[in-house]
Amino acid sequence: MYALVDCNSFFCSCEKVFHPGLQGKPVCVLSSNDGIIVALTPEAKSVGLHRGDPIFKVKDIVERNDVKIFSSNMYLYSAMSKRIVSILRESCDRVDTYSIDESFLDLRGYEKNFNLETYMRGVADRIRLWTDIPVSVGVAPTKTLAKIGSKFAKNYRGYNSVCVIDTDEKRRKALSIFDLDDVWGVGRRTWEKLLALGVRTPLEFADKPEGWVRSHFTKPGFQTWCELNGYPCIDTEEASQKQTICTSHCFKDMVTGLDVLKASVVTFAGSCANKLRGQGSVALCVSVFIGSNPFRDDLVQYWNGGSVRLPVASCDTLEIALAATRILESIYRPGIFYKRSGVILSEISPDSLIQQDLFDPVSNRDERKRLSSMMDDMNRRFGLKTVRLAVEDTEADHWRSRSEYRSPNYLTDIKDLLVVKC
DNA sequence: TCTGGGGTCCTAGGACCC
DNA sequence: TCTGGGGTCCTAGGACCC
Repeated sequence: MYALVDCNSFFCSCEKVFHPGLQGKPVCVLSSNDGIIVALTPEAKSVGLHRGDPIFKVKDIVERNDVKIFSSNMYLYSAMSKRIVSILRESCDRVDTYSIDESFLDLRGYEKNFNLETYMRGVADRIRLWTDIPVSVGVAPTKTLAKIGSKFAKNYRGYNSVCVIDTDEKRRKALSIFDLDDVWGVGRRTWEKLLALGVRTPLEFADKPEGWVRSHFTKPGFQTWCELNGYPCIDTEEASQKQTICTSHCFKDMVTGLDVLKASVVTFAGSCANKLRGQGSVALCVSVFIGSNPFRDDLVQYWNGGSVRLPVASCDTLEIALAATRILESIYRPGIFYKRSGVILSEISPDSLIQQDLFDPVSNRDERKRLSSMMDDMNRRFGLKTVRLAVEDTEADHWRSRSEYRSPNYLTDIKDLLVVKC
């Protein structure tokens, strides 16, 4: 059996931990640049807000219902996520963190000594007590069914946070009333296709014969069908390192000058290099893209990108930033109102497996590597961007993201520790 | 005025090899 | 009349996830 532990409205719940007056109130967390709603509480849903709504379009709903708005603060959320995962690791030997707010627990063997429902309710209670984050748990023979269970646990109070699907009767009942397009692995396209084929519920899909499934779907669809029938086949083993690393943002205001774009691209390159070092990797390929605002059809549209291969795979901020700058210079077109830029690193491999180049133009790689890791240390100790590249500092800051409602970094910055007055 | 930011896996088709 | 039979690698695009 697998358990899926899913944090309820995770980003909103994190904010509510530090703003206790918000219990039972509508709360939304916005995307970067304060663009759209990316997380919202059930109370916010009930006043007519949806995930994906541009916030400027729903301003009147927000004001009328006194909805509390937050800019997203990923440092806060990932710090909270780590605390929850560490509690899970104390409860189970095999924990697979699937996303910032979801983990799978492999419970094989636990049924011998524990009642799984009671056991997982204990885990959920502990997370609530120690972090104040509410979670929903689904327990089932496959991960897809466990996900379905967790949705039931979230939506029906009677489950008391834990829904177990451990008999065929419960499985068929769950599949008969669950929304087809909420099934893990069924996106909009597959949903439309299933409807066109006359399939309306997950149960109808699960009951189709294998030959029918194979003739209409390829591997992903077939796997979902197996999982719905109780045969586990989806592997979510965490990759030890990412295959691509990307940092990109919309700008607060439109940007035209090359020097301002350069500041953004160098900053993003530095962020990518930092993520790269964080997972002990090096990258061979650097890509940069820039684009105008696609929603402004009154302006000239332009989107372009380019890539280069480094002579030797690297995680050096200076080298990656320089490569990114060169690419930017080659794709930049004057007279365009730019709205976003981004840097992507790919062809990533472990730091220990660098293929040397006899004609490497950089002669002091070891020193450069020490320089980068020293920058990381200083920034970790004294705060983000204590040490940075001079190109990142422009007088104009309109390339930065808007973030007007951001909470302090309560969990990661000593200056932002919560003060309680009694 | 204002519309996110990351990722993964799979497949088909092309180009190439013998 | 009949025009082989295996492979590999790469890429773009699609679909999905959070």
